[in-house]
Amino acid sequence: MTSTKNVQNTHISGKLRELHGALIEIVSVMNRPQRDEQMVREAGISLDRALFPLLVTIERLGPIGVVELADRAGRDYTTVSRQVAKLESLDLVERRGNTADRRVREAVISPKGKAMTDRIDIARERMGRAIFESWEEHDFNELVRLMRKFAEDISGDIGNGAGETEGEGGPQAD
Amino acid sequence: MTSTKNVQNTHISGKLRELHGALIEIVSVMNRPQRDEQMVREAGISLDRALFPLLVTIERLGPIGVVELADRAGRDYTTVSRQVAKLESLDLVERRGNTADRRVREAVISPKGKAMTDRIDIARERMGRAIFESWEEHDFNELVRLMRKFAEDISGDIGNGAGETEGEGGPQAD
DNA sequence: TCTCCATATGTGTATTATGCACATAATAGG
DNA sequence: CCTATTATGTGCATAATACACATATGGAGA
Repeated sequence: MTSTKNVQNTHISGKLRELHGALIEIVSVMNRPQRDEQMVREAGISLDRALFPLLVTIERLGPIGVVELADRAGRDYTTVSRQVAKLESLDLVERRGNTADRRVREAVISPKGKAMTDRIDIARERMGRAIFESWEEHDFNELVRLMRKFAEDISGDIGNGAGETEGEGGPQAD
Repeated sequence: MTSTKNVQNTHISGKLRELHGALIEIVSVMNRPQRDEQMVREAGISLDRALFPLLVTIERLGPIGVVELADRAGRDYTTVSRQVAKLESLDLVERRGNTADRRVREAVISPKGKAMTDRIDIARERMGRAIFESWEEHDFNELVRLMRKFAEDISGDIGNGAGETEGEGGPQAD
């Protein structure tokens, strides 16, 4: 706050509303009937709607415990506990005790689960490329940089006191 | 696409993955126990988890029909139909026939509902200001601009063919 | 106008998902 | 060692969700 031109007084309200609107739109798209999921389903592997996001998160952030996973998902951990158990029974994730803290039974992606998320990754990248095809490289790089910065700041501020933003579709956004 | 430096060959994959990670993080935060909701709850008005996002969307985009709402929420429209009915019974939204197309019974925010979303808006703006307080104005403006552009492009590409991205928490992101 | 089909909405019903109350095991501090 | 806290899990009641149907309207064309 000591620097030159910080965001302070201006007509931030309007900009914030725009930003919120954009976020709603983005989350909305992420909540759509999910071609990713559909694709996986067509591949013969049916995966429940609720399990899907968890699998992706486990692949991304695993090994990860039930509590942290639940926190991220915005669901009660008992719920997530069952879902992770289901993923385990489907051989999509594996569970193992954490040697440092033996209370936690971390979830890690399994080979079978990885194969599935790999498919999704491919589909996602395909979409990403299609979307940014017409973008100038500078804008693209800036979007990534600022989005990361935003994500960082927004998650760092947790527990501070302010409220949250609303997405829209509900807990999904797989 | 005729311009100088477009996003094409480079190491986009990595950047896309970063972007996806940031999105997951953001959605994750939006899925959190929701202080907004909690705040509303503390204000004496309890609102079901699933109803909350719909109310916000109706306020933002209303008048809006059940089908479009369901599409955005990523839920079956029969589900949304019931939820909108519930919102109506709570006097948070009003419904009215569309004169042009009498099949649709649009949902609009009611005074009572607006009062509620106003509270949320205030909380959200408070958080937004806190987060961007330390941002340089230029970065903030760019984030808004690029995020909007991204939202526009991503929603415009729907139905094209590519898959979607995954958020994380599941359908919520209220 | 009369069909035939697509679209918007709603209801019945069965299945899931979710969360609260409890319970267990392990860690942390005193 | 005793107590508080944290991570995980189970029983159970409730809410959410979706599929099968059903109704009403809109639209294109015979």
